[in-house]
Amino acid sequence: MAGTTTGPGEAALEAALDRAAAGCLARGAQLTELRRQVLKLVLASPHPVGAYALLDQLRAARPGAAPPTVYRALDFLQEQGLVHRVERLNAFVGCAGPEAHHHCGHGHDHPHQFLICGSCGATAEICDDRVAAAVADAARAAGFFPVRTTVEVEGRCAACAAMTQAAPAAVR
Amino acid sequence: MAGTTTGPGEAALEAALDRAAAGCLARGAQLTELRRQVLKLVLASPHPVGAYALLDQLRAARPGAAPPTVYRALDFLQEQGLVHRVERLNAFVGCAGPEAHHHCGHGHDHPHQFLICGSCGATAEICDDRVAAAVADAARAAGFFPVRTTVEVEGRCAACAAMTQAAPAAVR
DNA sequence: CCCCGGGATGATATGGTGTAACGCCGCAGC
DNA sequence: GCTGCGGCGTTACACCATATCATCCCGGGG
Repeated sequence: MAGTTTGPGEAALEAALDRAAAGCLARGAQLTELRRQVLKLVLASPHPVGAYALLDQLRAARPGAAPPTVYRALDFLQEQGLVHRVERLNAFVGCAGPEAHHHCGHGHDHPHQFLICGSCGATAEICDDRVAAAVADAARAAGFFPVRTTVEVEGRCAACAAMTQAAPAAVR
Repeated sequence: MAGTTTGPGEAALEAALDRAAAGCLARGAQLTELRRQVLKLVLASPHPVGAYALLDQLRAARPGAAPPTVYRALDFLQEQGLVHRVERLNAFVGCAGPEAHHHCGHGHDHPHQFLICGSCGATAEICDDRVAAAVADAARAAGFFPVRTTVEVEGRCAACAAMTQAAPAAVR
């Protein structure tokens, strides 16, 4: 990788935004300039990002931006499956690859799970059908009709776990 | 059930509180009067209840109560496995039956899942080992070391689903 | 007896998160 | 042109959570 660790390169980012815009159009929605700006900020962040952090960054381009500005954009992007909300963090992440999930046979409202490293804050999205099926089965067994499922696992990512082994004294 | 729909009867409530107090003592902790009052309010609520709603009720008994009062009590109760936090709602529920879960072989930090009815707000806790196992497996397969897992399913409870069928016009 | 340490609580202040409500503007369709 | 609608600006507010310092109580040691 030639870029930094702060996110994808500018070119890849714009390409992803163009793909997202095309996907929105295909669903009869429009990725306006504002929504595109917010999505770009979310995708550029290596970690989940809070709404007010987005707001601060957004004000560079739009001095008049206020909370509803960013929340409305985020609502739209969530409906389009372009970003997800991480409930445990009150924060938002770009969807790893909605198109890829379409290839797996899922719609834009695809099931997903988050792995949140409590040490470094990295958050990974996975898409495990066994988990989704187990949750849906358990819900239905209780007479419940599931609509949307949140699965968030807090723990240690491989890198942080390795560091913990190398210097256990720093953690205990 | 002979009681109302607003929660368990007073006698059953006090019995549960006594059991909780005994459990705390066994773990070397103390269910003080304040904590007992907060736990009673949580258990008496048929739905997840926000911290500030608890605070309002608590002020009937403790006029000087402030946010930290109730949050500290809630932190303690969560550590003891007597209440859970529902992330999607920023609210708290009493644990269905920590003792029952102990019988199932789980500690007081037992895995659990929530079924949240988006129509009536009812929230049920289930404890499905297949779900917990599937999530843990998926996380480990990604090189992740899980510590705590949140599973929350939003949908329709059986009662609300039946009502929706009976009067679909009211929903569309 | 006094002091001291720790846990629990009281009290104040502040920061972070999310939404309601109203109005304006631009555009498509009649 | 009027109207309806979606997107956005703007103000104000409600709700959620924590930091910080002070106080009280109680049991142990000197």
